[in-house]
Amino acid sequence: MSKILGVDGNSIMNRAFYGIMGRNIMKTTTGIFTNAIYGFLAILNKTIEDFKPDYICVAFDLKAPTFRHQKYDQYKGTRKPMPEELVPQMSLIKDVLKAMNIKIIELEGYEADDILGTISKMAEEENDNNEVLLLTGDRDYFQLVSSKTTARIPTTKQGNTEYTDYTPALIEEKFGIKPIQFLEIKGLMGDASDNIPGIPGVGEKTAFTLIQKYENIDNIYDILSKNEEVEGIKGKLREKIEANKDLAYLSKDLGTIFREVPLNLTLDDIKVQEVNNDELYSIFIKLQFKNYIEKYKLSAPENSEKTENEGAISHAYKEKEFVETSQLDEVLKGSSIYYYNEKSLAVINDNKLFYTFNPSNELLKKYFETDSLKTSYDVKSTYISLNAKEIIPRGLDFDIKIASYLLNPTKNKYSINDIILEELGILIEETSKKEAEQISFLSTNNAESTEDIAKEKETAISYVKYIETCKTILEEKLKSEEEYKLFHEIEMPFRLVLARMQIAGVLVDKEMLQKYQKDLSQKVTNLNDEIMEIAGEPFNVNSPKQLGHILFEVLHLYAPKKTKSGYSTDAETLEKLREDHPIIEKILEYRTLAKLKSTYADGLLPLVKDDGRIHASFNQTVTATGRISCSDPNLQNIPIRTEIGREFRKVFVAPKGYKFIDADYSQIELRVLAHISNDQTMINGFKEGLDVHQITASQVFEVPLEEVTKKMRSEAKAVNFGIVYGISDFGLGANIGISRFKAKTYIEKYFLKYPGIKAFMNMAVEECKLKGYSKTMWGRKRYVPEINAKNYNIRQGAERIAMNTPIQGSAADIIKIAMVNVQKKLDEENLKSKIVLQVHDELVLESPENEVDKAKSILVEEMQNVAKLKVPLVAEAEVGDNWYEAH
DNA sequence: GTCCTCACG
DNA sequence: ACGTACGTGAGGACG
Repeated sequence: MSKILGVDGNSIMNRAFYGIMGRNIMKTTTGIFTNAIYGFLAILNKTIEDFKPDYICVAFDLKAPTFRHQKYDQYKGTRKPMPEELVPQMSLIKDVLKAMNIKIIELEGYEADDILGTISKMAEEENDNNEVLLLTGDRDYFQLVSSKTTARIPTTKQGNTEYTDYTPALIEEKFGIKPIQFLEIKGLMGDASDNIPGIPGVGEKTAFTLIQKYENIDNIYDILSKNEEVEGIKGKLREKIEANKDLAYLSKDLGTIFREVPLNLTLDDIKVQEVNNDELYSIFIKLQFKNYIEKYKLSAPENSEKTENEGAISHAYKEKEFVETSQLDEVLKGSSIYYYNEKSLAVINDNKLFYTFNPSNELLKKYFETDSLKTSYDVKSTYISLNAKEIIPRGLDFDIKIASYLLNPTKNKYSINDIILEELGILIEETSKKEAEQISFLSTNNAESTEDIAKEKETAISYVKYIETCKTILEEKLKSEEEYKLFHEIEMPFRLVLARMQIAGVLVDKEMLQKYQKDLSQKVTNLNDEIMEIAGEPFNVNSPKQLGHILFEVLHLYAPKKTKSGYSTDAETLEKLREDHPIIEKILEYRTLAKLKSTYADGLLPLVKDDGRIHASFNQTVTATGRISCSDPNLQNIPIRTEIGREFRKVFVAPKGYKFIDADYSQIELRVLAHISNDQTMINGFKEGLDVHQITASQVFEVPLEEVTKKMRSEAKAVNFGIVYGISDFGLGANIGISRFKAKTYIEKYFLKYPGIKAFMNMAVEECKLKGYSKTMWGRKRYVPEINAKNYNIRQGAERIAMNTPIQGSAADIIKIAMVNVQKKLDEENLKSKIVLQVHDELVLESPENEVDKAKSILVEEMQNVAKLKVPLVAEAEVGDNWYEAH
């Protein structure tokens, strides 16, 4: 028994092209489009992994003058041409397949489906136990499905590829007909994409109904000829069917896959073989498919020089010669590039190169404690690790990680190797985990062999050289994108503010936290017992699947909403069921407390370090809009909205003799919106210090200001939020629980009141469509390729992004500038106050009691004076012993 | 690894 | 006919 995999190359390339195209237009740094190739390989690999074929081939269409349906060419003639980004990828995928030693079959005059039809027939006849899998995006293949042949169709769902294997049983279940009957369907309804006419007036519905009832076209005409009255075929429909008999048979014929292609091969010719390492490596290098090199465990060809390989694809990188020196002094003047880790310091400056293994503290001091300008990768790490050695580096001027992020903030990784690949086209293989462990083991034992030292030196030197070239390129790009000022004056200084925040950390009352943990643990256990009791059987409340089963199948509650994989059990859904069953309230309470326990008690405790403080990571290269993010732990989502959760803020404390000063911006995003939209009504509202939500409510609900109720104000607040998010009637409706139609009238009235905002929204979208990116007030860019997507939903999503990014991003710019200025002022005044937390529109200082007044006014002043906008920027500060009190 | 849920601005 | 608010990170379940 053998397994045979046949792939429709054209069809899968098309699928892959559109699948990945919607999200990101993927290409190499040298400008080769690769999205379809990448996607094709992902689909192929997955299929090979779970089908494990013994034989494999990929068929491609090859039109020719002697097309088999030549006389009907008119019907095939008007297919859409291939998109221009896809054309060159077709020949590249063939190169990849050749390097993988996968047989490519193409034959003049035949399409891929004919070839695979022939292969499957061949395989079916060769051995009764053969299994054939045809991988395609095309439903035409259903006619080939049999007990031995399955058609696999990949579909994209929320960016993930899923596969459906069409067996005869599944086809019967889904369509109510046998696979071969798809030919009869073709005869009746034709196929618009292939220009097969079918009977005019007969569509999908009619065709399936008739074939389910009468099995085939022959029967239909037979019955029509014998009967006056035929069920399901009456009036106009009967006339059309009777008048187009020839067309029906022609269409069926046109739709039939030809399974007698003279291929001149046997199964042996398509036997699975090992890939050709050297060829595949070199083409993956060309395509910059780092992932696949790792996945296939390819290695650089032995006989070819590494540099030669790199040279072939590297357009930007020219290896420079440096004179090595053992004197640090020789690289100290002027600007330099460094590469630093615990074991190495490599510095280049002009044509000089300095390297030292295990740099001493004196040496590090000598290099880093000068004002000479320095470039590297991830200077925040440098700052933090040197700080542990009581060295305060200066002149950290250019960070290629930040530069790369600014140029494209939507990537999810900014590793040094990724940047080098992107900017220089040079692929550096990651050190495997084992190797990394080995290295760290060696370094802790301080017993490096000379080979290890030599290797370490070589690595550091090549990195420092790469960093230099990357810097030149990135600096140029930042300037031409008009982002250099933002980079140099905001992001780089901000980087060090973050480093210092992270070093400072925030003090936690560990005992109080442990007490919360214990209390919560007790309450969660009790609630769990009560829930089991009510349910009458044990289950895991944390499992949405099990919970759904209990609520909706055992207790038969009405299930208002579903997710992809079952019943929805989120708080919103449960809230609606609160009245229906006493278990609901318990579950909601359980959820709240279990969340607090797991995320905030259990989660935070192990991250309290020996100094009693949590030193979370504040990340500068994560968000698409320019905000920072926070992790390990995330201190930007500590509860506040409910009292029980808010209690947690009491564990974040100022040390004895210190206070927290907490300042937050009032309505920063709406103020930014007022400014950039130049909407006079909103500007005046803010200038006069009015309540914007109240004004909005008065307008939307058409009542005088003084008659605005609490509910009106809160709904109007939701509208204001919605506006910032890039409003849709559906979204607003869902949020405040009204119909989308009602929501629509709210929005219309809103825009009537604030015409400038409406104009801004339109402009934001138009400009993004035109330029391909959204921009903040300080020139931060976010590319939004989906803005021109054909898919309605993807495009709509992109439009919301285009509306939201300038607002959220400009607000992010503002607080970043504020933090840089606050830090600068604190330093200038020699204050001991430290910034310890940032939560998007909120800053927390830890301040010695005798500095509080001074620090507080610095904080508020610097926050408010970031920029002169058309509306005032307002920040309000409070002082307290812990975060709960201060905010 | 992905989904669901939920915490924040 | 379709399926939607913008931006994050973390924990637990499940395959």
